Amino acid sequence: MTQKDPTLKKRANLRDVAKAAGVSVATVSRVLNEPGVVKKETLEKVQKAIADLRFVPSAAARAINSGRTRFVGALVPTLDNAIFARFLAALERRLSQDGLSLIVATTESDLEVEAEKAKGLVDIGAEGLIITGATHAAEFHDLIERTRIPTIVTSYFDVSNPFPTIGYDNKAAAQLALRHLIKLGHRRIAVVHGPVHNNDRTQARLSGLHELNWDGEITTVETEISLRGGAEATARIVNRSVKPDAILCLSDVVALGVLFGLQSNGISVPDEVSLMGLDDLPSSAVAVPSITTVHLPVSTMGERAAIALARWISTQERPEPERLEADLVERSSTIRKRAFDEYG
Amino acid sequence: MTQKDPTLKKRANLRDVAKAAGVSVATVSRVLNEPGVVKKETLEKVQKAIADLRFVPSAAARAINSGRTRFVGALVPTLDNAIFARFLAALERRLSQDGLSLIVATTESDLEVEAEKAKGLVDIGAEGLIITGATHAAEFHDLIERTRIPTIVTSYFDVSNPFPTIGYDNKAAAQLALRHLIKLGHRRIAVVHGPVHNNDRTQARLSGLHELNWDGEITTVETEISLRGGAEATARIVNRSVKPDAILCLSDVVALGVLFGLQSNGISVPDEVSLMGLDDLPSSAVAVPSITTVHLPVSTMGERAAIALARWISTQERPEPERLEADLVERSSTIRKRAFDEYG
DNA sequence: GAGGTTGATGAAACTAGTTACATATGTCAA
DNA sequence: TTGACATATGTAACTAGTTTCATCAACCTC
Repeated sequence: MTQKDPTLKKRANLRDVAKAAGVSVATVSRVLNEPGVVKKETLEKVQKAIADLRFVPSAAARAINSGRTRFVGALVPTLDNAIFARFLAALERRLSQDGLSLIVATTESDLEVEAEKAKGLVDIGAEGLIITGATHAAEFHDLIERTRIPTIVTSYFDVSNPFPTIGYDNKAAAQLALRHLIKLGHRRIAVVHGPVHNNDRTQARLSGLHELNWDGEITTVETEISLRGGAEATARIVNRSVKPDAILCLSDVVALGVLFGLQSNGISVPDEVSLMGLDDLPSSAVAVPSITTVHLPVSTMGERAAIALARWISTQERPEPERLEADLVERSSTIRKRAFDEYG
Repeated sequence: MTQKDPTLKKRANLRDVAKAAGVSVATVSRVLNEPGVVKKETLEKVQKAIADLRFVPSAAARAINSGRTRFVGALVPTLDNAIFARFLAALERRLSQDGLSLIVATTESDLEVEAEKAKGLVDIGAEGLIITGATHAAEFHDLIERTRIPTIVTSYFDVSNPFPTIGYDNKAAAQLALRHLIKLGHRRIAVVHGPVHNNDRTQARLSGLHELNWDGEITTVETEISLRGGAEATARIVNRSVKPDAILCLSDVVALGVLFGLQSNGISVPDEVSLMGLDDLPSSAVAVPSITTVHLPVSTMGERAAIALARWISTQERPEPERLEADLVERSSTIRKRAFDEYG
């Protein structure tokens, strides 16, 4: 006898409620989904049974019928950089307007990890994916190809990408920054950037700089994308025999780290060296001096990606890529390089 | 060219695969779950059918049988404060070790929003919840009571809470900070804190300060928890006729904002005023001067919360509360207040 | 009073998997 | 040669909902 232990009351289901209320399962289902069509007395009877049995409909059983799980996944390199946190915040905010929840998974910029986590998300029923950048593992492409799950690339704009991309042109953004420094008369520029390996955004930004074919001197320093990384990179730059006129950081976190690094070396920004970032984090506006940067519209990107993905899921129509403009934000960390005869 | 995918023939299911491979559904299920017991030829036949039909098992159908959806939800006030981003990163990392995904939802510190989003998470099948702080809406408590979903409170330690709490003692953390400033001889302290409304962590920190019954002078300034909020609070403090010896910020982001605010007012830290934070974000270690703070073990908290929740879900045994210690990190933004006769 | 319409409800089929149990075949020992 | 057992597979019941279709009573119309 599989006798039911009354203390081990396992979760009540729709049949239990129907029995308790003395109605059919169809009626209980109606009470849940279209209470308007149920007679008042019946409605109350059923609602009482639902309350008594503490009945909570099973999400899985609903999903099996509707074919909808109502959540999507986002794969970002890290949460530690505020740029992704801001993007995700906007993404989540907009998705919830369409009744979609967001599962966040971090990849640590590792393509294997990304493929693995994507598999996990699909396995648990994600209806769509938001990914970062254009480079992905073969297994990842396989997975998407097999499942045909709506997938949108962000932080990258490229019409020829197999996935719809919603993002900015990383090359152009970096060029915008460099052109500004050039316009200010700087000739020797140190570029501080994050790891190039597996990061096509950084790669695109760097190649954008080189494609300008500028005749000034560019030296590059690779470091971790973090405040500490910026501070460390500064040490390397400061120890050189030839000092740069300007330092261009391809991420704002790094720029702030460099600012701190320069300050602890007693080097004044912008008097002794101009400093520029790229991202436009809130910290850049508030820092002293405030940091000139290129604004990347990550909140807009989150919103647009959410809208596009939600629509893709509901209409089955693949969205068009969207290019978002990055623009220059001039602040106090950059000044015109004084010509030789302007000095004392 | 937003046109309908021509391959819209609805997804193949297990029955389709069984038919295509000429076997029963049970055999297909075995191929998926225990391929070892299936004869090699059959296995290959079925795998070919799976590949041909691009069959992907339905997560919902699996969930309905196993009763498991393999994801949990976390409700945090915001992603914009790195303290939560760091916590979530650790939480997600550890959960994925137990095969659990994490849905992140932000509440903007609004209890109604929290209750609503919690409902959404339960509706889509979350197996557990991680929440922030001890104060929640009545509907939220109702929901948890009805569903009996494993729920853990973080960022707060309190043995008498209806939910198991895994966190630090906010009162003690704030007291640790204040005691340090007192020990350094400061007598007039400005305390900058985030919104008190609906934020029991801030409330606890403030009441911790008052409960010390110190005979020095404490003035408080409420502001938004952000860099900008810190900068704004600074303006208010600087405009006072009586200047404080030290400024204690109950969040590190705010402390950095205050540092910037002081710098732009030409006030030197720590020479003219000592500055202290609470959280210990990476920025506090790298800032110039580096900011003295109280370290809150948020990564450990994420890990412990993940472990406890995963265990609760699998064993049905409610975990014990865990108190994590906060400790003082002395850096360069605080110095001993010089006695009157030390001057000049 | 027959026929039509509306409203409320129920029986059973349906979603897409897993799994308990039954069955068929093959191997080996008695 | 037969029973015992393992191996491989199939049948059908099961998970927990939604939905279609049928039923029946009440009311209205002609």
